[in-house]
Amino acid sequence: MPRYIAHLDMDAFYASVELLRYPELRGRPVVIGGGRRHQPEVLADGTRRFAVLRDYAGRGVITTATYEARALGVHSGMGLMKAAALAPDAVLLPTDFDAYRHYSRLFKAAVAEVAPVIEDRGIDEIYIDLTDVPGAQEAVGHDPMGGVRAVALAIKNNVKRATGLSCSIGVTPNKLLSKLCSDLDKPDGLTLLRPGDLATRLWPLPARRINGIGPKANEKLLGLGIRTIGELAAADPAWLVQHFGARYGAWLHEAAHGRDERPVVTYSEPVSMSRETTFERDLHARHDRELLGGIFTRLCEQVAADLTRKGYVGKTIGIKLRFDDFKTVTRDHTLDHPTADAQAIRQAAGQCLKRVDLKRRLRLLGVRVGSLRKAGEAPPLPPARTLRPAPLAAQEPAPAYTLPLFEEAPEQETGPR
DNA sequence: TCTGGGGTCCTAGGACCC
DNA sequence: TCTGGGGTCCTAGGACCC
Repeated sequence: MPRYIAHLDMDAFYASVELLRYPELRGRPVVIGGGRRHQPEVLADGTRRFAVLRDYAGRGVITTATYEARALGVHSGMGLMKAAALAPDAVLLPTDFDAYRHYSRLFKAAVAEVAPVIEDRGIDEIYIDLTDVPGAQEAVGHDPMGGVRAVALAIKNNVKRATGLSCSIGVTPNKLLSKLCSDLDKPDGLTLLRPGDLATRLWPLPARRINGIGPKANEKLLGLGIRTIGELAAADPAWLVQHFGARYGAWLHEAAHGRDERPVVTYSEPVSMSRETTFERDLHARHDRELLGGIFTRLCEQVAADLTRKGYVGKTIGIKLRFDDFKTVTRDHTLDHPTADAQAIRQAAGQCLKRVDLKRRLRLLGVRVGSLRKAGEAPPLPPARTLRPAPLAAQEPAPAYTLPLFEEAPEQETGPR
């Protein structure tokens, strides 16, 4: 029995949710992103006044743009200041994750009514295994995929009915191809692909369209004279391995030939939780010590709250810093026992911070807790050996520029003398 | 007008154990 | 004392994705 895997992608999801509540914006270029300060203003006559890109100043990026805005050359990930140069009259709305999460739950529930085997891929997309959905394996007339097409249409209709939103679906034998296909006919698309259609439909596309080939790999491929999926498919696998390493090289070859056996995974445990923030202006460890200390503490409290709310503890505490030159460093430290306690996290993260050279100004600070396990669950069985001392931390030269950082207060010996 | 925030996975070296 | 192979854990960085 052939596998039928669907990839469903909501069309311009955040922007489309916003259009549900601001229908007067339909047809206009709209961009979602940035901070808080551009809420629409309700005027005396009940109409709304929206912020436009030209008035924006700050470090935000676009998270989603309507198709009208995309036509002007803006796209997600683009800095808002740059977008403003291209589309100064586009409407700018702040992100409202609570609203998007609400509609995310609605559309996923609507899909589940038709096909329950769903893999979550974030707020606006999912994979669905249609293989065992009743009717999916039946031909309709001369169309061997008529049954699965009907199932996919039922899913699209159910999503539309439940949310008022459109989505695009690709249906193929695997996740890799379905992800590619859901993008071919956006918005409101439905693309089915049989294995035999690979060469004609997909090989002409840029290799960059494959999920897993990012900017770096693509640049390297271009440098090697490979632009399309077809050209990648024709490349000698041994040659790919030479240039990209055993694992990635072999995967590139498989991907270009449309081969992918990954199952649809309906549940997975989280690996880490983190909070980070980019400052409105770059901050200096010394000059902005108090401000940074406050932000640092707040990030620790937020991660701790996230862990607690979701019922996890973790024992690897890490920090992330991004400097004004955009260089990013991380430090982490593994505790003996997992925790979700803000003070314990703050303490360990503070130790990590002391191992970083803080000459340069910072633009971002983040706190992460990894090696998660469910709170209240027994730790994994310790090896049957005996106690062993904690491994020595790899020795690191102390930073040239050491600190009285942004500790709340330097640890003082407070005891009696 | 430079470049958000939340994730996952991979690689690679060193420590340590058997 | 030397050599060494396999495995796990820890840490840092980076690619990639939504």
